[in-house]
Amino acid sequence: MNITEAKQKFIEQWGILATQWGINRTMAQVHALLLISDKNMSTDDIMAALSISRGNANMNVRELMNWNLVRKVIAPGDRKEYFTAEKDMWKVAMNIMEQRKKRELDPMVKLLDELSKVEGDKRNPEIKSFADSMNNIKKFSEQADKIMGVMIKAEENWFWGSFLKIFK
Amino acid sequence: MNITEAKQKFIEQWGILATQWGINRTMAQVHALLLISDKNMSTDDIMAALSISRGNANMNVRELMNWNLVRKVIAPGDRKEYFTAEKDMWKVAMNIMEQRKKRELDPMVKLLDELSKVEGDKRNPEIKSFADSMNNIKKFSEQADKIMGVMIKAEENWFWGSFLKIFK
DNA sequence: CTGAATTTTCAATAATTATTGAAAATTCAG
DNA sequence: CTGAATTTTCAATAATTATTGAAAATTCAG
Repeated sequence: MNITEAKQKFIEQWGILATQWGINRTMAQVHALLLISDKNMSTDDIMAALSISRGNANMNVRELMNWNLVRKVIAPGDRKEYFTAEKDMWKVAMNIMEQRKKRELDPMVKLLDELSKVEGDKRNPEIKSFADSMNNIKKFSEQADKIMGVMIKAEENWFWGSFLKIFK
Repeated sequence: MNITEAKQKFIEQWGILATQWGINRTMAQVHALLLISDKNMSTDDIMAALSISRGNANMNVRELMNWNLVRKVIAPGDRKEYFTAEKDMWKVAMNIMEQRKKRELDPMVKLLDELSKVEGDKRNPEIKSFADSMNNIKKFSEQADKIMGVMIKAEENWFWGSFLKIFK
């Protein structure tokens, strides 16, 4: 397999994997493309590399910037904007976690909070059981939230190292 | 808010959250329904509760069984099959992790393995850079894989407890 | 300022994914 | 075995999501 084939295969597979995680396939492909590219790329470069439209390229690049996975780079003396991806996979994973935590876990904890205050007599088994379920899920969510928070803050490698040491 | 409203709201929101994770909304709703249900439910019960067709109910219940999130229960003297969900959220999370690890992380590590053996002269910067990227991502994936493996095996509460203690 | 280069928006459309429901297959009480 | 009850399949269709590409908006060199 030569380098061009390998790159194509990686981009393709990264896209497929992404769809299983609820991420737009093209967005993942743009990400993959920038991940394995030495050079910063313009919207036109991305359009050409992935055979997608300008609107599509623009939209997905901006979405990747929202996730802090891609940065805009301006080349002096050039009107075009160029893009580059965060290459450190630990940071990539942490950024994704951080965004998902903010967008999904936080609202869920809020909802569970409300729902655990359901009206009605706690001696009614149905109500008791439901309130228990909510508390149960809430506790779990809060723990997950806490752990993600700690991991996100701990960006140093020593953390990753010690984490691995403990759990082999 | 009364108990019926609360249950409906929970099912609805759980479904919305799930779509962001690449999970079929109806599947998540069936899961939520069984999670907060005291009683075991038949396909007909699920159809009625969520206003979905028989085929849809059947398909999603079976998919949830593949994920080890739902079990079939047979009631003596009854032809119908009933279903019940795993209620322990720790186990729920571990089952989901285990399945995703098997279905997604494992194939990814395999792909990266192949791609890091890309042909060509390593003194060519493009090839060198690509091989480095692959190794980088592979190392990260293997670490993630290892950690998930350890977490899945450690089903006891002491683990969860000590995990929290270490990282506050 | 001007206007060409570039980016962004968004309605129309294409592609993908989920759902229905009837037919086929299976199960099991009698 | 039989046949009614139940589960499963799957082609047709509905619903959702992604993409296009041209028009509008923005940017900035001169």
